[in-house]
Amino acid sequence: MTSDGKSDVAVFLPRNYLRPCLLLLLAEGTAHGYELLDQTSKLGLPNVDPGGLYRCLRAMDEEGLVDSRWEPSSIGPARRTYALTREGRDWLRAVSASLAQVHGILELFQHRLQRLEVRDTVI
Amino acid sequence: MTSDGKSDVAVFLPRNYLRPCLLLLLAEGTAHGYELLDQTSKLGLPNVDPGGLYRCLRAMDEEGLVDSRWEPSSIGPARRTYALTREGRDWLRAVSASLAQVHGILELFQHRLQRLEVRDTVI
DNA sequence: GCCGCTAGGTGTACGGTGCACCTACGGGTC
DNA sequence: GACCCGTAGGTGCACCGTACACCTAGCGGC
Repeated sequence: MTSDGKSDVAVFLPRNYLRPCLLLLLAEGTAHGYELLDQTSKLGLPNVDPGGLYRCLRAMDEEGLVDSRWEPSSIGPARRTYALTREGRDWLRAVSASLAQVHGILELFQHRLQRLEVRDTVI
Repeated sequence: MTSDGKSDVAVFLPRNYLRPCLLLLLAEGTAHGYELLDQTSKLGLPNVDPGGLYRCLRAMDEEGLVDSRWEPSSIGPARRTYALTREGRDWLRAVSASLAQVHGILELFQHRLQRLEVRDTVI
């Protein structure tokens, strides 16, 4: 929650969520960093930090989860396009299982809270 | 994911998740720290760090989200029991809304991934 | 006296995150 | 040419949550 009273989703997003998001987007198709920066917002990640995104991509490259190659562009500077590796795909599947568990944990949280609200309004 | 290949839920738990969990548990009833340490595991938080838990409780105390008072114990050292304040209850409700959004975001993630898996197995 | 359980706490290092800032290419405008 | 804007990638750094180690103290039992 921010000072202006708006509840802020970003505060409670999963830790390290950028990584799985990028892998998912790359699983849907190869892309370069600047492009991914756009697409992450459609996955629920508001205003992703470019620095963090590029760092994340490079880390995954070094770990072999993605492949990268430079490609020239006629309308601007060269871009580095990333593609998911087999290892990255395996990693994504494993992570998906963890995220599913987190999903369940959040469900439990809401359930427990809702049970309280009902009790409080009934009494 | 850990080195032994086990997918690790804790890595992808929401950021700052301890706070909402403690508030929820205190909404269900007053408790002291050592007791909360036990109950958090039933909310999906595996092996919570005692140090972090006590620090979190104290921070929420200073922010007025919880009240605390020392109570002597006949079977051991004195304990500090915590109770949710009205402000804490409001905060919990606001946070719940954010967590619900995160829940939805995770659902979208699984949906997008599943659509990929289907496409890949069909082709 | 010593151990184990209960209960609360400190110190500290690591890593993810956010913010500011920088380089470089191409195109349009003055 | 000088300038700005959009595209594209990147570094530096400070903050803070988290994890791990470690400490104090009360009580009961051997």
